Amino acid sequence: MKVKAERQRRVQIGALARRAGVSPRALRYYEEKGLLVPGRTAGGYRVYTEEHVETVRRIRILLAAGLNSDMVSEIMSCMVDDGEFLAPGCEDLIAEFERKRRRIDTQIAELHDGRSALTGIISAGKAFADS
DNA sequence: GTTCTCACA
DNA sequence: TGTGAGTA
Repeated sequence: MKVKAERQRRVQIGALARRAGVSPRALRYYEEKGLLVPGRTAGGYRVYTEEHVETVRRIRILLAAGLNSDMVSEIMSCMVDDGEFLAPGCEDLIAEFERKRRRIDTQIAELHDGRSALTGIISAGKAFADS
């Protein structure tokens, strides 16, 4: 079973980029930030496996949630490789993530307020135009 | 044809 | 994060 993972087909950066829906540039950037660690060929080419496709998706989700690369890196290292959401001995990070989650809640609320304000302005503008 | 690193009118 | 340069 583990043997299977080790002999997975390896792909170059371009192929992984297409599969994951990101640019090769982004993939190199993730590596620079320690989020994604590809293998290397003798010639220096980065080599990835199917496993990396899902890793990239998780990275994108976390990044989209507003986490910086440092936090994403911490999370990645606290999850058992193939497992979806497993946390070994990283309970110490939970508190930090809870703070981050709270900040996200605050941002959502602020975004809602901004949207409401915009809605008011828009209807006021339309009322003026129709008058 | 692809990727690599480095640099930025 | 895109793009071009000069390679491997």
